[in-house]
Amino acid sequence: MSRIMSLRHAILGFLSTTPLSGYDLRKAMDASVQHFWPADQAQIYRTLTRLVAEGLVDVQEVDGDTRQRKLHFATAAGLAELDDWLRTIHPVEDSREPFLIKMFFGGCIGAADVCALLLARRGEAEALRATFQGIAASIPESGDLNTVLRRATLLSGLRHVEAEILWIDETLEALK
Amino acid sequence: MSRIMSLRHAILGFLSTTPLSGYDLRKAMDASVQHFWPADQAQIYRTLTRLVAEGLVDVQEVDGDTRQRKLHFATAAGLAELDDWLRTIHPVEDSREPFLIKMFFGGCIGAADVCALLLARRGEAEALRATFQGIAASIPESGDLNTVLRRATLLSGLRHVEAEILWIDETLEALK
DNA sequence: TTGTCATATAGGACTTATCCTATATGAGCC
DNA sequence: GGCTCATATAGGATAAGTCCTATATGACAA
Repeated sequence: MSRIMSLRHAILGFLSTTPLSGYDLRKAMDASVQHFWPADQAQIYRTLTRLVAEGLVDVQEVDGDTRQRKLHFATAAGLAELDDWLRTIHPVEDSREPFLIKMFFGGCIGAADVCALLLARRGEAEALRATFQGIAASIPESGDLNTVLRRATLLSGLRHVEAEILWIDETLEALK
Repeated sequence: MSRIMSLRHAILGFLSTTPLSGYDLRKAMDASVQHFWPADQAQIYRTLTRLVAEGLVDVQEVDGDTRQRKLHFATAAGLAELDDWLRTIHPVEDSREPFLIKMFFGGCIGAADVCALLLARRGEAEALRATFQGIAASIPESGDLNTVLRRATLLSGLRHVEAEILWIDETLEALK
């Protein structure tokens, strides 16, 4: 899919501030970037292994007080790679929207059934909007750069669901 | 990636009205659904082969007046599969946004460089908006169901780039 | 003590898609 | 006659991710 391999860089991003285990990483990602980069657990471990093989990440096996785990650190090369990737201006990647395929061929099932699809999607979008609004409300509107950026990534999701809801209503109107 | 295998159904959708060759299909997709489902040529042929193996599509080798080509038809089973898929309400699939990963870790490169990324993206988004506006202007606002739906898929793209531009401006403002 | 939950890691099989390459022919041009 | 372009099909290698499964331990409760 993505020629861009962002999981690598997301991992490097997390490891740039704190050493983490694969398990920690998964939790951290689920708690922060999940809405724009859902991460598969197996994929995290595989990518981590690969990053180590490439010398961008170092491992340190810790079997101290708790059970055995592998702490991962970004190396200097890893930090350089992250910095480089962050500064590079990549072209907008094209997205795949299965729902629009359905819309496009909606003529096969008729306007009424298309409206049903739109209404179902509207419900999901509203739920998502509420979730985003809730999280956004918990992040201060201004503050340090990281806070502003964290809030911005959330607002991106929010603005897009809002647009989606408006589009659904507009389309529903056009179908009447 | 997509557990949803929409290319199969996009192909069935096209074949539901006209028999097409792989080449025709590619052209048809590039001219219509490309902005929400860019199709790889090799992938079209592979999917076509598979659909034939599954009995959802029939082939007929034509080597008449022009060079040899393979015309593909949707079978009754294919049409049933399409109809079923179109009517099924699938949950909203989660999207991956590499750009938001960059935003999230923008603290590593500083506000000024983050703004540069945002401005570059804004330029691309504006170009895309102009493209969508141009195409949308060429489709009548009302008409038969297919026209309305065709326009709706385009407007979806338009509404989302519009939202993206607004979000970029909002974020640029927050970064000042 | 037995069971189950959270922690912790990872391999295997598979899917979808991308990129590159190979092949072949008809049409039009210079 | 040779050039390139559009038509037309398709394999090979590789990437990225998903789903399922296996393993093992510490903690806590019934």
